Amino acid sequence: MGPFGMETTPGFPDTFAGFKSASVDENLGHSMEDKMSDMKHFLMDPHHDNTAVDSFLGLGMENMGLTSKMEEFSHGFDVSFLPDYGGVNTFSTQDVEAGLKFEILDGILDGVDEVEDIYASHELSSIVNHFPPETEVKKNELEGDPYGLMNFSSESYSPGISGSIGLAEWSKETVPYAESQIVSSEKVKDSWDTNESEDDKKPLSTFIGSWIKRKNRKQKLLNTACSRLDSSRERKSCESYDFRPRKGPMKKYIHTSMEKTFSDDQLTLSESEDDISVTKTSRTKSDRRKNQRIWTLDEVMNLVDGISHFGVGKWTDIKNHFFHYAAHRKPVDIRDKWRNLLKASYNEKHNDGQAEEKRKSVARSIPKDILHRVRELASLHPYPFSKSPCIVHDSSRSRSTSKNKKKKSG
DNA sequence: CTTAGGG
DNA sequence: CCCTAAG
Repeated sequence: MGPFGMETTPGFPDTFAGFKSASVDENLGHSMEDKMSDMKHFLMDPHHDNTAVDSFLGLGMENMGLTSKMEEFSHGFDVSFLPDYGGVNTFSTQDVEAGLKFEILDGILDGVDEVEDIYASHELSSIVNHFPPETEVKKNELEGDPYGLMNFSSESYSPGISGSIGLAEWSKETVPYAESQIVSSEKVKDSWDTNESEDDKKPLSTFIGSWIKRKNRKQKLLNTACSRLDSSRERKSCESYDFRPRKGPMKKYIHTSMEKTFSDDQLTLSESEDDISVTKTSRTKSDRRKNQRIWTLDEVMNLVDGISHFGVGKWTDIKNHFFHYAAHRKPVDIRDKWRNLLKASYNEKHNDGQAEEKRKSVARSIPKDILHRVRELASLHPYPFSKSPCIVHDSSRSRSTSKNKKKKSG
């Protein structure tokens, strides 16, 4: 028995299962375990309909096959709960489904960012070869693709998904064959750099390349969907829908620690020091923008609610009570968002009557009523801000001027 | 560990 | 978003 008893799952290829166990053993104890449990809860939750689950499973398995080193998604994915969702009823607004799919897709795309990691492991080829033939594929459609690896997306698995995201483009741009008997990392990397020219010989890389190219556009769609999903969600039912796979904190900022260790100990060579620091800065710089999700309107509203409930500064409380469904929003992020909101409200106040819809404005896409609430809260709770343009110094307004000076009542 | 402040 | 210093 493996860690998750997956070998017993009928139709699950041995190679795949073996690979899975190995990977799990390596990475056990990773911080994404809570996310996984969240995911399971989500999937088993009767609130969500089969279509979403189905498509998710399809995408998830595909993803696992392709990205062997993808920590989070490939981690403890337990297929054994698959038949358990029978008899669920639906809460399936299309928004939810779409949102879910967007999340999944985006996660996959994120994982694909680590292209080198993907190809670093040679398990890829074997996985491709042993991919479950049980996969629902209409064989007559996919003559060139015996396992339906490249083509499974729209028709076979989830009819709804092609319309919303354009996953059907996969089949358009991809590959005659998933055969890829042996995909050596060098070959793939080579074609990765030149990935426009020879799409005949290196199908997989081309496939993934085009995939990544669309990532940005899909990110937008994702955010839209999430926003709508949030809006349609009940405030009470804060089930975790956020299982978007992300890079764990595992191999983060190795350079930083290395720099400290080495520069202190030995390595008085200026050369290496310079090299390291350069590496570090560029690395972090590129990482900055990488995992950043724009705040949805609903999140902003949650934030405002949370602040009006707990007050400014209780970021952890706000996170736990208003953002416990969002694994990615750390208390610091919430505070940062509040900081930005203050700036936004400040800007809006200065603009006043003129040029409200400035595209440059920080307050763009944030409704006025939200900003109004922000301003009220800002005046209600003092925020330690050295430059603090946010504190209202307007006495022409009738009341609440005395309040904002000190909130200390006891 | 949490928050504030700066990048 | 990330990192660091300070309570």
